[in-house]
Amino acid sequence: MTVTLDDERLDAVFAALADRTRRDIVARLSEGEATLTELAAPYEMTLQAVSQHVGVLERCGLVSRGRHRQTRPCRLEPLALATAGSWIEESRRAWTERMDRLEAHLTDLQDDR
Amino acid sequence: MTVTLDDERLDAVFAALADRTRRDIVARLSEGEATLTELAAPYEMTLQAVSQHVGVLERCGLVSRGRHRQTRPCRLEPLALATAGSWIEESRRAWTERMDRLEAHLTDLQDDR
DNA sequence: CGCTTTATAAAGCGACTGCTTGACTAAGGC
DNA sequence: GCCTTAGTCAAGCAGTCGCTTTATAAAGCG
Repeated sequence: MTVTLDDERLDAVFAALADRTRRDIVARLSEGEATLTELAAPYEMTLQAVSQHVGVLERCGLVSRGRHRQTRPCRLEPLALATAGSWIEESRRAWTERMDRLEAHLTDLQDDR
Repeated sequence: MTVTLDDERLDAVFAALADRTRRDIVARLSEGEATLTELAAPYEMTLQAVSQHVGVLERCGLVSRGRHRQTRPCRLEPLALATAGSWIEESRRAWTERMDRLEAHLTDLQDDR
């Protein structure tokens, strides 16, 4: 279930998530598809700025877009999200396992006394 | 088990992870503590550059440092890692649940025919 | 005490970001 | 054929990032 990506892609995905407007867009897309104009509505910034944010999400694979009449609906791509999550979990797992071994070792030492 | 952080902190954590040198440092710290000089050894860049990377990791809470003789050993703080992971998992969960509901709905429609 | 080791502080530089404005394209509705 | 709707392209600008060089501090060793 672990998905591995090259460094370049991980760079891009984490960089994309390092902006609260883009995280907000991702969160909203996790509730369903939306057009650019719908996505832009809640923000004070221009439509162009939101379009650029969506562009960042698209380029790193977090979002894909279709075509429907004049609109280009955005949808979340959970695979890219999963790869970032997997990377984090892997580091956390290694750290936790090491701590568990350390604790077990200390308990052994205590038992020996 | 879900840890929530404010936007500002999430910005910082994801931005910190958006650099492969820093991800590399995190991965190595997940295998155990290390001093700055130890961390810097594998890279071609200067010690100062690595110190700045560690500073970024420290400021966003991913790393903490102690004191031992002249060294200031770095250790991973898995909580900050967990919060970033939780944010990702939450979005993925929402998307997956929505897809499951959608699929169930489509199956219902098919059964009705 | 000086000398080395370990680390931090500050300034500078090229590259990149987030956002704006202004101009443009493409699809539909009248 | 025009006008609106939905979106893109491109240039510009202030601010930040990654890294360097240079200088400095603080702890241990001879």
